[in-house]
Amino acid sequence: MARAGLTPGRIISAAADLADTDGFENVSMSAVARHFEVKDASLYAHVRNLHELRSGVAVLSLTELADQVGAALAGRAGRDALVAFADAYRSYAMSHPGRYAATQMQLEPQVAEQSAAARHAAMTRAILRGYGLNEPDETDAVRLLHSTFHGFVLLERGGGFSRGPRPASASWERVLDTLHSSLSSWPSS
Amino acid sequence: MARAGLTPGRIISAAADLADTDGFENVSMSAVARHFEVKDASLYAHVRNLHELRSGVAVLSLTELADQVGAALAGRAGRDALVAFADAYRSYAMSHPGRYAATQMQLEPQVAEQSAAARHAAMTRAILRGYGLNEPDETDAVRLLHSTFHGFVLLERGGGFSRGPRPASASWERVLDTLHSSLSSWPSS
DNA sequence: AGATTTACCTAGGAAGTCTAGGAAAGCCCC
DNA sequence: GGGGCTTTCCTAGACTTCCTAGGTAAATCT
Repeated sequence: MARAGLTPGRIISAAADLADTDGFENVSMSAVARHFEVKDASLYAHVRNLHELRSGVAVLSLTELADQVGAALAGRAGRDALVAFADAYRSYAMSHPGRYAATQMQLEPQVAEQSAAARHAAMTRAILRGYGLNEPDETDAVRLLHSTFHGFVLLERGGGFSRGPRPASASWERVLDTLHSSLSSWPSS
Repeated sequence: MARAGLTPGRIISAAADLADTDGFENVSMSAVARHFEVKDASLYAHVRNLHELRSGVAVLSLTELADQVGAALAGRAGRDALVAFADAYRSYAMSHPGRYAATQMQLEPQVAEQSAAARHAAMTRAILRGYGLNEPDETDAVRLLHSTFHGFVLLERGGGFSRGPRPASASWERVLDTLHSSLSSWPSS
C-alpha cells in the first residue's frame, strides 16, 4: 500500500489543473482520485466534500490572479495601470479557463473573506486613484471596470466574438481606450 | 397507467421553471421526472439526454429574451433605445436567473444557429444605428455593450455588488450614462 | 521497538444518467 | 365495436458519482 502523498494543497492544485484541461464543471472527487491513482474515498480525509474542493480551487485561483495582476500593476499609474490590469486579468482568464471559471463561484462569506477578494477590490481602487474620483463615483467606476472586463472575457472565451473578421484583441484595445476616456472625463454626480 | 402528456415542449418548459427556482445546475432528468410524477426513463422518449434538455432551456430562454428586448425596443432610438435594451436585458436576468444562466451555455454551432442569437446581434446593431458608427467601430461597440451588460448582470446576480451602501441600480444608471457618452463621442479609427 | 497517529483501503448506500425491452393507452379503419 | 398499429410510459438493470463507516498498513514519536 504505497502512499500517494496526498495533502489538501496537492489535491486542490490537481483539481485546478483538471479544471483548466477538462472544464471546471468536470472537477469531481472521482476524477481527482483517478489522477492520483487512489480511491475516491481516500480524498475525504483531506477535503470535506466536493463543494470544499471547488471552493479551494476558487480561493487558489483568486489568489493567483491577484498575484499576477498585482505584479503587472507594480510601478504603473493612470492609463498604463488600467491597461496592465486589464491585460493581466484577460490573459489569466485565457490561459487558465477552468481556474477563471472557479473565481465566478458563489463563495460563502467567510470563505470569500479569507480569499483574495479584498486585494482585488483594493487594486481596482488603486487604479482609479489616478483619475481622481470621489464616492460614490469611485464605486460606480469599480463596478463598470469589473463588469466590462468580466463580461468581455466570458464572451470571448465562450466564442461569442468568433463571428466576423474583427479579432477580439482589437476590440479589447478599443474597449480599454473607451474606458480610459470615460474615466478621464467622468461627470461628477 | 394514466398518461402525463409529455412533449418536448412541456418538458423543456418545466425544466426552465425548475432552473429559475432551483438553479440551472440543478436541472436534472430526475428532477423534471419528479415534477411530472413520472419515471426518469420516460423522458428519454422526448429528449435525447440531459445535455439536450439543457440546450433546450437555453434556446427557449434566448428566444424569450429576444422577444422581451425586441418589445422594449420598439419605437425607440438613440439613448432611449440603449436604456430600454439594457433594462430589458437586466430585468430578464433578475426575474429569470436560471433561464439567464442557461443562455450562458456553450451551444454547439448548429443549435446556436437555430436559436435567437442572430436576433440579439441584430438588435444590438439596431441600437447603434443612432450613433452613426462604421465598421469596424460598430463591431467593437457591439462587443463593448454586450460585455458590459453581461458582466454587470452576472456580478450583480452573484452578489458581487452587495458590499457597500451604493445600490446596484444607481451604478447601473451611471454605467448606461457612461456608455451613452462613449458611443456619442466614439473616436473614429 | 512499541505505541500512536496518519494515510489509504474495502464495502456499501443513495442518487443520478441512460439503455433495452415490455405493457397498456389511444388512434385508425373496417 | 373489435383488430391492429403507434405512441407513451413502465420495469429492470448497468454504470457513474458522492459520501460514510470502519479496517489495515505505513510513517512518526517516545
